[in-house]
Amino acid sequence: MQMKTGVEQAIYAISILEMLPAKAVLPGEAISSRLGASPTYCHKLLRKLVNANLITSVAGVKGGFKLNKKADFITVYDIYVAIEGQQSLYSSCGILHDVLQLPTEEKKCMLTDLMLQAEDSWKNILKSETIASLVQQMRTPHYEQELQSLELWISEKMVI
Amino acid sequence: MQMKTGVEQAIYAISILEMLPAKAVLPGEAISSRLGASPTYCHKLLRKLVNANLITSVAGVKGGFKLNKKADFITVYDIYVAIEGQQSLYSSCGILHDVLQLPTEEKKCMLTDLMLQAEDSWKNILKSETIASLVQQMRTPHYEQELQSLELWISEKMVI
DNA sequence: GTACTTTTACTCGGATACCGTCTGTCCGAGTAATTATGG
DNA sequence: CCATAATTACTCGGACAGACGGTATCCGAGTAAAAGTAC
Repeated sequence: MQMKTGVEQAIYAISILEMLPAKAVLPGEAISSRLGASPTYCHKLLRKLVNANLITSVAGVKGGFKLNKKADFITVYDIYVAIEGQQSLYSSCGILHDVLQLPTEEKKCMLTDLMLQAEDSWKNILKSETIASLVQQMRTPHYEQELQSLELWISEKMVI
Repeated sequence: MQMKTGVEQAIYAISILEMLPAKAVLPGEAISSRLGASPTYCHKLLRKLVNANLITSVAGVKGGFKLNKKADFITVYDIYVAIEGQQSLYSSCGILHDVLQLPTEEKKCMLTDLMLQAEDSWKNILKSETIASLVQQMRTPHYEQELQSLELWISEKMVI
């Protein structure tokens, strides 16, 4: 039970897109190389983000990806759901049914309520952080130099 | 990212042991059959619970398993850790390092704090529920009949 | 110079292979109660 | 009748096979800008 690495990749990919000037797009190849991730798999993740309407893609020459929403409206939870899906962290396999030998229609589980409660609590924290606040958090004097070189790199790789 | 089914099995296994009279033990074979789980795999889970000092095992003829602690002191979280281990739900794979091209020693991740916070919140809910309260929750008039037959079954299968 | 075609460089989406982890099985070893054996 | 040995029925713990999901790769199709071509 561990979060997939794809979620982290997706979050940083979107963070990079947040730094992109409006109307500009960034090719998928550039994104994956900057993340140090496998190009094709990163591509697949980006497509999931497109399907979730978090980013948009422009096809053809001078194509690439860009944000579809303001970064203030994209939460870490949105990205998590886009990559991992919206299934619960816990789903009962109906053991209580066997233990108590209940009639077939009854499907209660003592744990479901508790687990759902815990999950909601977890999700709420993830919903509280947006990409905008995440990037803002990165903008400290300590990373000033690195961010400048990142933005320079973006301006080189972006199109239109 | 989903909780393993083994955790649910382990929780109900311990719940059954909670109903066991003091000094009596229940053979692993009986437990697995009541859970409707594979005998050998269930056995493996029970051993994990033994290693976590939640239950104890008695070897030899008339052997079996029983609780090692009062059910009030066993939380759902304890069982989760015993089965899944105490690793975090999230561990950074160091992408920020690549994105910002940081010097080798620096290992910061923007997400770690947030994820740890969310995880703590999740864990706290799991820690708030004990096996005792879980079983108590089951003791409603609605399940009276089933619980009686379960206790009858326990008294048949237990030894000493 | 305009309209059309070709080229180019991207994304899209499916098929597929790889690999680690969870699930499940098997077997030999250890242990303790019971039973059998010998004096 | 008592002491010792064999049997029995469990747990212990490791090795290993299978299933599944996440990771990663490849390829053909679609698309749009740019370049080339024809008139």
